[in-house]
Amino acid sequence: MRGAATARKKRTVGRPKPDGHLTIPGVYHRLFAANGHQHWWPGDGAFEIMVGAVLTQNTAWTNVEKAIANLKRAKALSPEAIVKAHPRRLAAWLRPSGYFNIKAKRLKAMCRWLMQQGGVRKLAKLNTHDLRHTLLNVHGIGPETADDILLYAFNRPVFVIDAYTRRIFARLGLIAGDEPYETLRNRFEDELGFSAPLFNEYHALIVIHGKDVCKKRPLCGSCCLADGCPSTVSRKPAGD
DNA sequence: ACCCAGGGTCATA
DNA sequence: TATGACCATGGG
Repeated sequence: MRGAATARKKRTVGRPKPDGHLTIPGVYHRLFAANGHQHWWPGDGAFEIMVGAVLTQNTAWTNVEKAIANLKRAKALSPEAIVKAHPRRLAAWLRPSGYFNIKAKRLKAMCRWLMQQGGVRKLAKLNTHDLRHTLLNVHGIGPETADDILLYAFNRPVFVIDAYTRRIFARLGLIAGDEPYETLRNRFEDELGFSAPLFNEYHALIVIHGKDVCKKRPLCGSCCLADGCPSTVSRKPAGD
């Protein structure tokens, strides 16, 4: 009895602190209360999640879905099929997800690596540190993509830092926003406590909130964090 | 017509 | 180590 049951209500269930500031755990509770379970990652099985993680790099998920549908229709959603596919042909399937030439190379590199390593089952035996290290050595897999894969395909307690995380928490005044990736990852993991189910849910909530509310141009009027956010813009009818 | 999207690599300085 | 160019489609 160490995991999930305990992780629920223990910590500073983080309302805004006396000074009106939110905390990293506090933001989670707000976002969860406002949005509920997100049941992530969209997609079936470890391999499809890994493919999605590469294809969604700097790309809207709706475009990724189309590319994955193309791969499925062509019966090409497997490491073997992708390794064997003609680069030109693979790129054509990936076209809707953008950067198709680059992503064709990256998917091939990932699938070659996957097969060399003996597949997902074999990789799942590695500890998180070693698995992360070997993932980062694959062409086209950087810190965020590696952590997406670790968290959502391998169920490891690794917190994913993405552009939404930086934007939201910078606006909240909880981070500067331009810290190195590892600095932010370590901070979130330390303040939240290592829990894969929590990290899974939290990152999903951050994405929804970043996409729908805390956009480039934020909709503070409908934000569940507005009362604790120093960047909140009050919509004023006239000038000011 | 423009801006944006769930990054990463590579070339410079 | 840090910044910039580049990759490319589809939706608002």
